Amino acid sequence: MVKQPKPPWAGCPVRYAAGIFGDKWSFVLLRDMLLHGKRYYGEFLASEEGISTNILADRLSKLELGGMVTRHTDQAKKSKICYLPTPKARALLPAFLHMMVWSTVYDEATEAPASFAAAFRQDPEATLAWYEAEIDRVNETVGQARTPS
Amino acid sequence: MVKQPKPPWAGCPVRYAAGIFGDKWSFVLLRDMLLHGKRYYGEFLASEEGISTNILADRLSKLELGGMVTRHTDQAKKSKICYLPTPKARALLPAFLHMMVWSTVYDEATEAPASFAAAFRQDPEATLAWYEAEIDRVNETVGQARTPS
DNA sequence: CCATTTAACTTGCATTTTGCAAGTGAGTTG
DNA sequence: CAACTCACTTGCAAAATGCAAGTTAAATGG
Repeated sequence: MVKQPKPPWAGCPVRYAAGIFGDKWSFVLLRDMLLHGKRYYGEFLASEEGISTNILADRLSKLELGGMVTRHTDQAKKSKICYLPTPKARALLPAFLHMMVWSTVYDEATEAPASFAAAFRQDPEATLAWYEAEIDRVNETVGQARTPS
Repeated sequence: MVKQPKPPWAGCPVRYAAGIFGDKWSFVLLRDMLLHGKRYYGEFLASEEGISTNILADRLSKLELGGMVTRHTDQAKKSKICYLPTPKARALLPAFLHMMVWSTVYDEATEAPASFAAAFRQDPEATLAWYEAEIDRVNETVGQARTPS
């Protein structure tokens, strides 16, 4: 074994990151999970960007292979599948938040409220903690069987 | 004018970022410019990832359209074209550095020295300043006409 | 000078990926 | 138990990518 014919996109930190979420749909799915509290196939499908079903299935399985999500059958409704972000995915939050601040500066059509960038600049740790807590909150919501209505 | 048929990938901060550098080759080109001091077509082409010439030309023009690079003819050799990162591209450095630290944690085949993540964690501002200074240094090198040998 | 080389692309074409629409099949609900 | 929800899969046309081979303009060497 002298050399791998197709080396995985690893080694270089930027290349590794690009290999795992370096395409627009993976970006959007990570956003939906980390920032918008989405956990289900149907929720991802409903995002305004309009991902198609085959691409969604493909990206979810790639994110799973990359250790970014785990698949669970929903407790309350066993036909639903719950996608939970792993610690590895959550650890991307600081990079994402910096990237979002960057976008609010350079996208003249940004829809992000100015308060976001202001809050992050004033206290990045607190902003990060807020998003982390949100993720935990959502995870608990989907984790426990919901009371039947 | 009720609605744009093909709205640009703007508005949402994550979507905006994905629209500008949300593909693996743009990632790699930004790395080469911001972190490896590359400024010329031939240098980008020589990166170990092996980008092909048509894709390289395409991505460079998209990065230019996105305001990430400016094209200049080299002073010392007018057949060479120098691609300089704009302030907008440089402003991505904090996000990139966080992303790189993330990769060093989760890529078990990482080639980044442990000293990088250690230095960044101990003093992020100083690490950022070091990379900024490097970019300035390279820019000055290519900016001034080199003395003929 | 003028042939050769360097540098930055462009073009053509085969392969791969994407996007869209229409299934499918395992639960769940009334 | 029929209709429905949910999470996919399949087929196919269109777009993006990868590879090899030009092309053009400017240096360089003899």
